[in-house]
Amino acid sequence: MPRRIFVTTALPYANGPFHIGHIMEYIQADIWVRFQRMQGQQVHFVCADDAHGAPIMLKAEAEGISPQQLVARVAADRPRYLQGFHLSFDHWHSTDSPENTRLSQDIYARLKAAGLIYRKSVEQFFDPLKGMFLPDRYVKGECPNCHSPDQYGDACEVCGTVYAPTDLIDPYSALTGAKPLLKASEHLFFRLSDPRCVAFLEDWLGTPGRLQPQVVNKAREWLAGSGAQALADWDISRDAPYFGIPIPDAPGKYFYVWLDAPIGYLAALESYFESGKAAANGEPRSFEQFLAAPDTEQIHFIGKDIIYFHTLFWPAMLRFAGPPYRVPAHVYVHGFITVSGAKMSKSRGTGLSPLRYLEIGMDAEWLRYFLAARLNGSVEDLDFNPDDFVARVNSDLIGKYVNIASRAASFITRSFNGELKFSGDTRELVRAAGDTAALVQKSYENREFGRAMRDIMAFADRINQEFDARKPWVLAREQSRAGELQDVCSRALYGFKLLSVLLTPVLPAVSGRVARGLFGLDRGFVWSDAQVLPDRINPYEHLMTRVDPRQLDALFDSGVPGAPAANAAAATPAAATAAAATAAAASGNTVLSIDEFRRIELRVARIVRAETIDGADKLLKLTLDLGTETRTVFAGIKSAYDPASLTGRLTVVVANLAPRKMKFGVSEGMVLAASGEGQGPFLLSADAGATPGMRIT
RNA sequence: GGAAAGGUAGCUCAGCCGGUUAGAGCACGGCACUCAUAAUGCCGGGGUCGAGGGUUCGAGUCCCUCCCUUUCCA
Repeated sequence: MPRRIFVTTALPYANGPFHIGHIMEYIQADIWVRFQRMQGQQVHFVCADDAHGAPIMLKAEAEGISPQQLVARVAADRPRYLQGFHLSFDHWHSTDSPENTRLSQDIYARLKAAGLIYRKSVEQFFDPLKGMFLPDRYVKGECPNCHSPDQYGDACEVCGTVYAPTDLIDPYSALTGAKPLLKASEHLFFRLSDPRCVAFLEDWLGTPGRLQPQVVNKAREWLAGSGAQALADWDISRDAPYFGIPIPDAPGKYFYVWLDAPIGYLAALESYFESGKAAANGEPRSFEQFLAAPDTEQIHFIGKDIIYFHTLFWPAMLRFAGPPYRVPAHVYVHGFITVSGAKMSKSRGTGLSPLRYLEIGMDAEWLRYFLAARLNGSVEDLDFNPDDFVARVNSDLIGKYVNIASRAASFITRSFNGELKFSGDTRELVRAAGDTAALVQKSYENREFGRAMRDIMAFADRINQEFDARKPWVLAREQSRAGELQDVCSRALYGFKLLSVLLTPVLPAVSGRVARGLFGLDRGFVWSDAQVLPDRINPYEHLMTRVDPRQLDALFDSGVPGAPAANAAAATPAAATAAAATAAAASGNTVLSIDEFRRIELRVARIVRAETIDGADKLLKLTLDLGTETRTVFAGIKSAYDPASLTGRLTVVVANLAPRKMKFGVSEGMVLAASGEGQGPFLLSADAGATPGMRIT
């Protein structure tokens, strides 16, 4: 009887493209899911875009489109990533869907019937110009602790103090700059502090094997908190205008996005069932039957930043909503990914753009393997180090693993017409393979992928050692020892088959080529193939290429489509080193392809206005006419130019540079100027006849 | 401020309930080999296991203090 597993990854917020953190989580879950499927377990792997909330509403408004349009645009981009990284989701949905509306309203009604919902008046900042209540992040002001200006309403980025928006000195609305008013409004609350919830959560958290110990500790801390740290009830409503799901019995109020986001897991599952894909995947029951069945395992993969929601609110909501809803069997938490030791954040992005990774032709399976080698079952962070990436992939995957097939297959093809033959008793061989498979199986199950990869590579080492010891290239010279040669190579190729089976969850594409191409199967590998001796092979075809370190330079290049936020992080060490590396490469012999050059959008611009800025020694504020639009650009040319002399002249601007927030405002491009040692800058200009907006090619 | 995780060779990490001379991969040096899209094998250098104290016959492994890093605080 196979396990019936419903797996999700955290829902990505639909206001932008995936970053490397998303991809890491999906790869982790995908490896686990593929491993389960290979064992014959029934897995339903779904996810969805988290579409609601004020940030999306406001972003859409700023772009002059509806939130639905914004979400649809982001969603349209998802498949490139999902397919590109071999992520085998069975279904991808959205929280802005009829299923989610129905489920959210249903769960709310049940919680209300259980006496866990109440109303309370809340005083909150209100933007009088915009006519809306302001989320904490949209109130800014001076930090009450260190007096840094322009800090967000929840915490100070300079000194780290956490506070309420009302603690800010001289608060203002980040939307309009208006002084916000304190205004009262009735909000709906979920009574998490109810003794029933607390008792249930104690029990749920304490179930052995359900959660990682560190996660239980963290959740218990919140649960057992007293005084200022006491477990608080949860404010689940927001007032209009809000992009979300309306609360049925509270006109003008919507569910807070974090209420309907996890319910989106179920909405995605329901949509998956409705689409018929579940049935195609071997599940004949209805969505509700499946959900309610006691043997259904509901498993969530999440990052450590959202433990609170997934280990307290979410199980409590499900438990007290009652059947068919069931509590999660496991919530598996992973840490963050850093790039060259620099932390990344959702708002700033990171130096490593997944889309860029794919666009420059890097192999998705390199990244899958690298991450697998680093991932374990704990919540520790993991670092993406370019040098290590190259070493790991080239040494393990190419040098050890792929090389086995490459070196052994040629003998078999040349001398034995593809036929494998083992001398002597093969039971010991198969048994040893079974032992290794069992070891690796346990590690995969526990998400100890790093350990699994170590054990797999240790096995690869043994194959290479044995191959070396028996010197098949010497045997090949002696006709009389053909049997021995065939045995050596057959054993190596069986070992290669075993390795391929064990690596299938991590390297699905390579594994597929090995199964179908080399071993001539009409299907991909399943786990039990580990203990089946192959009897023949097809001629070896190249399976995987090495990483060229120069690709890493290209990866960390800036000005990347698909990573609009990344450039803003230029102040971080990672970006700085990457930029330095790029600069170093540029001054060397690095050659730019024409495609790479075309990515840089150079245009002619007319300087409409040039102004000095109070407090800036080097910068001038330029207002540029680009033909179809006007832009503000800050240029460090004050030392060489009098603002008045610039007005009206033509120059060249990098038009697709990511906007960069500077001390004096946002710079929307870069004007080009030459400079040498102690000389310059000298602004570039265009000859007569050029007009603003012309593209430079 | 409160809390959590972690500090082991140049790098990335293994070291379970304390037990012989602290391990692996990568990198580095040397040798061997030539079957493999320069891939492999063997040998070697290199660590007072963050610091100090304690428990113990014995501690990287347990306890205390301190230092450092990272993260979380709805």
